[in-house]
Amino acid sequence: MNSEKIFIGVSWPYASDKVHLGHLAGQYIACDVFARYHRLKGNDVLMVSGSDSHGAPIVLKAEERDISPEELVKESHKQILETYKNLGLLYENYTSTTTQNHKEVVQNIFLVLKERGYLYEGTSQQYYDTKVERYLPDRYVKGTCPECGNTDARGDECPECGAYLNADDLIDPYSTLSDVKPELRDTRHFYLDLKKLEPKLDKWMKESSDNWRKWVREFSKGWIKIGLKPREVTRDMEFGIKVPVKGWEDKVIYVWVEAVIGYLSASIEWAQNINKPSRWEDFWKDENCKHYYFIAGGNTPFHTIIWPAELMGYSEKYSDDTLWEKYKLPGETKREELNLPYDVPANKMLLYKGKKISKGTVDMLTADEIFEKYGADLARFFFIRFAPENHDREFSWEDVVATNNNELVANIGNFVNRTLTFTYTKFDKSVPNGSWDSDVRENIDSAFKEVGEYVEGVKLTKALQRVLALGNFANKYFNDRAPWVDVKEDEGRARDTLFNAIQLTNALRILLKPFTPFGCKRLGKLLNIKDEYDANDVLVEKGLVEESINTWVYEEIEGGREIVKPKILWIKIED
RNA sequence: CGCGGGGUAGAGCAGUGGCAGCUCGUCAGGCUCAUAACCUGAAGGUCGUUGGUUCGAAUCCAACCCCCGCAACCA
Repeated sequence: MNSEKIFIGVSWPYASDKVHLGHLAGQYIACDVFARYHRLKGNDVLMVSGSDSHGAPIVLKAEERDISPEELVKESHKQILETYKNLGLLYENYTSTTTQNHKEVVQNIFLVLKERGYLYEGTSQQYYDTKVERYLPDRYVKGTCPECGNTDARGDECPECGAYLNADDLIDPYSTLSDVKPELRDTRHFYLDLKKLEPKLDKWMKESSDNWRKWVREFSKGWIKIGLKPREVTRDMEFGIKVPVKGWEDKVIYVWVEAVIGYLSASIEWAQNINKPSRWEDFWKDENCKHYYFIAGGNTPFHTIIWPAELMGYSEKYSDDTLWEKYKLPGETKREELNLPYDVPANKMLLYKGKKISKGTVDMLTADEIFEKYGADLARFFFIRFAPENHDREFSWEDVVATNNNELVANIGNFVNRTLTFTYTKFDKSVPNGSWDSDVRENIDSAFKEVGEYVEGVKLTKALQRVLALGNFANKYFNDRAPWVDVKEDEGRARDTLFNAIQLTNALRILLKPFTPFGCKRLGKLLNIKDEYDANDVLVEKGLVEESINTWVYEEIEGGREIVKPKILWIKIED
């Protein structure tokens, strides 16, 4: 069995707001389809993510609600887990940035980067609110826009004229936290020296980005082309991971630098959870293990520039005896470098009424809402069918309904239903004995091959289209063979037709497993399939997949098998 | 001249040098096993604009127009 190792990192949802449709379209469904496919294939999959639980917005939101940030984060985390469970989103480990383990790994990496000279101290000026005694991120300073004179401009941009600003550009600045005029104060920070890592990043990107989506590749190369700048990696704040350096106790590590380290710390935590503390090394140090990062488009530079830079800098630990001894990660035994991203299949933006989903619209577009209204399978089907893989995509509820009725129901659901009903009523509730039609067999085989290739290339929209093409073929086959005529005049021919139609039904069931797992499970019951090995079920039940069995293959349904009274798999939405 | 993506039928999209395609919608027909579902056919496009390369361009090159995202503190 030539099982592959697949690592999947999924960008960490921020633990202050609900998961919304942009998130689903961007990454959370795509990663799950990809992971489910690889598990079915018998590959060794590690998919991790967690709640990103630090940063200024959380602190401020908690204050608004008069609870502690810890409480807010705990509540959000629970809510996210509930949403994921509803939608069938499975992880080997979904954790949070609040764990002790994460803190240790982050500080370990921070210190190694510092020792290798990739972090240096510098000073910058930042507004300070003397009333609430807090440094202010740019977006919490407002004032008059120097470009257009709008008196309500934010420190990062002017919503009126669209100018991108720095907080100290503002005329008559005031703090949004207390309305006082903030003071510009010197504050020292650590900077990640991206400039120093630029040649290495440049080389790596040139050599390994050929398989990336065009826009991700060009966008990332664009950053290098302009020239990388050192980046502040600390913040003046109390809630977060402390900078592990003497005299820096009042600063925390910048969330973005910290959260991406979660990919590694969550892998380490997973290894501990399964009582094999070194198991994470199989995924991080085996050069044949491919690393995929499923993210929303906006996070691209953090995954194609900053995270690889952190990894490159950190991997120098392995060629330095002192550092290797001093900074061992939990469970670490192999003195080998960490793997860099293999692919970063970021999606573009989901638009609502022509605009990016924003604070104003997000409340009407939560993941919970689509689940409650239409169920998990349709949500999953829709956001793969219309995933914004290469450009922005417009969202409308009408399209969700149309997709359900025209594709999920009319194409797949209807074919399954007509086949099962026919079998049940005309052939005494059991699969007729018959012989394969070579066209049917060929089409099934090529569907498995092609859908698999598309998924492996993270072309999920195309993969699903290929499944629909098989559904189309199946309906046409049924029509052309007209078994409802044969059943009266040539029963043998009708038996052959239904035998083949049952095989097509079962093929669709297996092919759709990564996409619409719930309906596929119901269909399995209708076909009276029992004890079928399914790695994704094993993960749900036991929390760990230990066997490696390739189930991405077609298994014939034998003649004579009794089936269950057919029920409709997916309901047509009226109105 | 900041970086990048996109512009193809009424809508949503595929198509990287060889007869312009797919899904939905519209219209006509067929079928009655099936969730008014399924199957067949038709109408519908100066492929953003202009110029160039080529026997041949949606595709390659140049210029321009329009839409979107990003612009290093939106996590």
